[in-house]
Amino acid sequence: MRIATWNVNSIKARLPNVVAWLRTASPDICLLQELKCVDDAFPALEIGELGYNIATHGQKTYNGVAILSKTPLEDVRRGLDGDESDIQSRYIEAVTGGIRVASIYLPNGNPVETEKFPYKLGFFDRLVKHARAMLRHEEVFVLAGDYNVCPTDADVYDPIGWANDALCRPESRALFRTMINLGLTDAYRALHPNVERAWTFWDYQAGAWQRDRGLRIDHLLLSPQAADRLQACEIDKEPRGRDKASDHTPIWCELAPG
DNA sequence: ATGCCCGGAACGTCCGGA
Repeated sequence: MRIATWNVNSIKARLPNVVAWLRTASPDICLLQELKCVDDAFPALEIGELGYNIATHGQKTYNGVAILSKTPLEDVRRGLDGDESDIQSRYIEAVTGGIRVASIYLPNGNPVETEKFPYKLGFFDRLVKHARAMLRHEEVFVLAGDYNVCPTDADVYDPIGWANDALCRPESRALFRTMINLGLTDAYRALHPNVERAWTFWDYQAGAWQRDRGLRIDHLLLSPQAADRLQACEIDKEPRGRDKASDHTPIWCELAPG
């Protein structure tokens, strides 16, 4: 069972690249972020033709998340509890193939001196509470997506320059560590503890891709029951080098059959 | 020190991204 996550930075602008990657990589489950479209505008025919069932939680222009799966989707839930005023589409969850999966687009949080940073921390806090509740069921689950957090200095090309950025601030890292301390496994780091320069994002600006100036901000967090089955986790850099690339590239994990 | 590059909305130029 291969589970991928990819921030596509507009599903409409990225459709040819996404279809090409799904054809070759063929993940069983693919979690998408930053659709930038309403649910009715999602290219369900094109993605459905590849054999995927689809659940989306979109909105106009910004945000938007989706779950694609080769097995049927059940118990689909949209949004996180705990803030009725939050209308941004950043969370969708479903059960498929015996696994509960979530596609998450955590807020960026910059600039840190604005209300954007407390919004990020508040959203993350709601995610922590949700994860804590999920863990009580002792299920196989995967909380994956664009966390907009570099968990440690090893996950940033320039830790000093980024020290005060919302992606690297101690408050952001503390909440990521809380997820780990709850018992969740960072799939990539668990299997590659010492790999350096393992990025999932390269900015469009200043030749970041060509100079390999990246960040590791897209993560697959596994419940203990999922981590028991973890066999592999890799970043696929190929889509980032294509024409009309997203600034993020896919990361996937392989779980042994249940 | 600031912007660089993108996508969306919209048609000039700004917002959001990370």
